[in-house]
Amino acid sequence: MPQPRFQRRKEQRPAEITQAALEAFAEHGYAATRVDDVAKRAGVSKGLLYLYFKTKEELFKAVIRSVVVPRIDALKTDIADTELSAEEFLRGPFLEFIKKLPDSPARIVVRLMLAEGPKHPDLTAYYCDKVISGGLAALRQLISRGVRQGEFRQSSLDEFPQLLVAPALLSIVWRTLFQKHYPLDTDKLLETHIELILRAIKVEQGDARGGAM
Amino acid sequence: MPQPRFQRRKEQRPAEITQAALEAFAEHGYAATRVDDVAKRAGVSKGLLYLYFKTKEELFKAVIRSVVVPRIDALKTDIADTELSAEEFLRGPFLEFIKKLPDSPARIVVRLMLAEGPKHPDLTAYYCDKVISGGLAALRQLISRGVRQGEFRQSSLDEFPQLLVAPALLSIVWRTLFQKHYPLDTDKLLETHIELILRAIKVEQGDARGGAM
DNA sequence: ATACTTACTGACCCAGCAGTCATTAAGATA
DNA sequence: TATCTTAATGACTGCTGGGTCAGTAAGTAT
Repeated sequence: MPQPRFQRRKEQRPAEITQAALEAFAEHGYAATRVDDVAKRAGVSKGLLYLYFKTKEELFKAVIRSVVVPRIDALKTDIADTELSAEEFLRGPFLEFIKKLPDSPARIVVRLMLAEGPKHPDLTAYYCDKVISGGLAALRQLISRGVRQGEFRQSSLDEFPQLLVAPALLSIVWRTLFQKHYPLDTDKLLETHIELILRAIKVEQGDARGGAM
Repeated sequence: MPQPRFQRRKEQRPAEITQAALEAFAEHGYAATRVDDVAKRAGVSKGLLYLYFKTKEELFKAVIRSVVVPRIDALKTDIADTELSAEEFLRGPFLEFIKKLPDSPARIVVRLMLAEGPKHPDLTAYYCDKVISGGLAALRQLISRGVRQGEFRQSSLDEFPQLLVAPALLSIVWRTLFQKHYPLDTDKLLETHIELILRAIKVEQGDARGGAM
């Protein structure tokens, strides 16, 4: 019997299971996903899954956390560490960041959060704390830096940094629902958005308005 | 026995039931709502509900349709009939329209569509047809009119009229998830958005850039 | 009044699925 | 190689909730 029926891999199991769950949730949503199916995808029995996660709900929360934390941390350190001017950062790393969102697990998280969030107040609070306030603070900081250094004029945008990411949210929703029926070049949409925002908030030179980039 | 146990009201029942379903779905989402609960809210037995709607899924579709159609029709005729300039329209009726969205049944529909849409391709197609292409065409028309009449410069916005409504979508999502933890003045956010967009696309006068409005 | 149609009821059925637990075997220890 | 710990299994259970249908009574026609 050289083929063991299973291996014991205490360490890797949780990550494997949340990964499998993410895929399953992506396909069917939370409610319609059977715990059994998640277990199968992870190559594991249902019993084992319940050894690592008390309930389906706990599993759900773990999935959200596993996706959310690394992503937002990346953006935050990016903004803090950059040498670029605010405008360059928006056109460069920030644009790249939001371009990636519609194809990343973020898409799934948005769908899951919107569908299930209201039933899990503690999870929503956690999400608010990790993603929303952290992310917004970082963006606000970026904008104020732009203002301070004379790139941007004073505008209400630093009150509503959400406006910078709204089109990314739209792209995510579009991809989830309409892409097949009604294709949309989300990359170009996001480029256009950054273009418009910059045009709206940049301090005007006395000279030409010409087509910088 | 002057109290009849029920009345026969063939005509009104469907509307009463979809209304009740909308409320129930708003509270618990689709999957977690029991048909029995919808029936109770409508003051009706579960059996009767199944007389008017073949399955829970049919009921769901009927709910979406009942909300979506009137709303989008309103916007379309507004845009077609208006005497206002494009800028005035954006600042006036359009802003009003998107301000109303986050508190309207649209919020519920967005949540439901995102959660359940992928499981109901025909419904998504219907939604695309009624809401998306209709709405976008109307907006595109508004923008081109602005360009044609020399109010707006040529920009990529008429390729991506979605950008006009993205912040409304964000407001809807915010209201659904974060409003309690992290309040947001969505009206002001939307005003700021229109302000920024106009600043970005308006043709510049030779004279001052001053604070029109 | 009487007979008739059908909107409406509510007890029932049963599939599907979250969660359990007695048992098994991987692999560490000595 | 024998012993022990615990990661892992999978058959089982109980319940929730979608969907049914035999029966009831509201309204209508005569």
